[in-house]
Amino acid sequence: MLGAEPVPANPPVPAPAAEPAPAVAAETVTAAEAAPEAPAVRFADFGLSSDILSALTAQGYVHPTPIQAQAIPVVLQGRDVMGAAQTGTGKTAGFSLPIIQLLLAHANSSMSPARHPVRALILTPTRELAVQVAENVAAYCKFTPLRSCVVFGGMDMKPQTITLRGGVEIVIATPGRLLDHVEQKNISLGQVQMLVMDEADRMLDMGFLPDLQRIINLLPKVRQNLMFSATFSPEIKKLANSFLKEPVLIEVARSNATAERVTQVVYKVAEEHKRDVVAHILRQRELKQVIVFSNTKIGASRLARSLEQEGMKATAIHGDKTQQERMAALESFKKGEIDVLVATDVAARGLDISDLPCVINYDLPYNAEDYVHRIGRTGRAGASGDAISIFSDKDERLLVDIEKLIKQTVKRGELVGFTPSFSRGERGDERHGERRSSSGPRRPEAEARGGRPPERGERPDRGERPAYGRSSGPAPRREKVDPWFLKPYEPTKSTLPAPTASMPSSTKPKQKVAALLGGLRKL
DNA sequence: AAAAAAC
Repeated sequence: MLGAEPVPANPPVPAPAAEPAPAVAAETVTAAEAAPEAPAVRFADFGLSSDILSALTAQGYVHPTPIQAQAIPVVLQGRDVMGAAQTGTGKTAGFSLPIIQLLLAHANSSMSPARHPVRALILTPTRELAVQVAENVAAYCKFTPLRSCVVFGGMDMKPQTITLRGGVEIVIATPGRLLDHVEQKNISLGQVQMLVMDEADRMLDMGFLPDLQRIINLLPKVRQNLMFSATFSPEIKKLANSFLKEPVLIEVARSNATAERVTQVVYKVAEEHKRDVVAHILRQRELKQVIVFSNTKIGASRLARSLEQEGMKATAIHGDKTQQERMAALESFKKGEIDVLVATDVAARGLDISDLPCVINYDLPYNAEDYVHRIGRTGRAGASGDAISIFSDKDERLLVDIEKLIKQTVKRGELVGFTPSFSRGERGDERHGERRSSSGPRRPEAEARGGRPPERGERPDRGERPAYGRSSGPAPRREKVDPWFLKPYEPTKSTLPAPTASMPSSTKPKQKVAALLGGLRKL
């Protein structure tokens, strides 16, 4: 689409005053939106069908979120949209409500043998997100004659095949499985009028570009495209440029920003103590409904297992689990049967687990943007939240990257009786030993062992703690102590620097939008 | 350096 000229969003209706604007939002919204007297918009104002409104009423929704207030009228006009919004902003309803409305308003354009040809296609990067979007869409379609279904990998093809062959207007899918169904002629995409690419940045990260390209080649040339992304990388701009036609840009809150009400703290801990530190924090704060993020699948499984061994209700979710296990884990976490969900970044984005009081990073993410996504699981919908991260020496640089990205310094929690610079490297062993015996707290259990590290299965103190995880071969030289001398965690909200304070003007949201527009024009 | 996604 050469010459695509994006148009800045100019919402016909002011943003609802009910949603308190974050401190920095004044930078991103127009004067009209920021006006304190702006009347609250209602879903009923959009001219949506009564069947849709009934579904919204049934769910207790009256007022749209800012992104819904902006996106719904624009999508109803049939425009392409480039949306910058993270999950938790009401994005899903923002695109699915007007899509449903358009499908209802326009009769089937074909004499397709299936009386219900696929007319709207929603693509998501992860299976769980697909399920979640599908649940929302189904709820909004409840009182309409429209049919929807979700297809994704890891599950038996058959039930999906039967549903697809029965005819559905709206399909929510992960790309790989969708193409599988296309090849097996279970679905035809020749009647698709609307395409949604949800979490487009994530899809690119995951290498879905070729699949996206293949899918788009199967669609009619004339169609409406909606693309949502949390970030504005050059790749995303390129994607927007090639797939969108004169897109309206909708931006809600700034990307790369940490949630306003999230209190962040980091603890520096020796690598081998991280597991005990997590257990300690969980127990000390009697935390329930916490997601603990691990960088690796193995790490997530091990951590979940050792937390279980400590008597906590914990379970892991990651890509090596079967789809059934993944869904069961999520389900029991949402139902409250599980207190701690130990997850890889499969859960960092998209999952709508609302009102989490706390998120813990067992590892700092390698990708600084994932930090924002992870801690975005808490402090949502006006609630406050805590984001606790632990990291070791070797990950110091990751913290630097993160702080650079979020443009604030994260508060360092203090470890009492713990030498923060403790390292096992070089002459660290002797130095560490000396230092601890002279200035550190006494460790009766270690002394009783003659200083040797605890064996597997050995309970170092009063039998309350289990051993470290399985480790074969000679016992590694680890010093097991300090977590029990962690200073009790104290919330430190008031001492956190205001997010705006150090934000250079060059990265202010408005200019970022301008940069995007410029980038799009050029391409 | 790792995660996710089709079989």
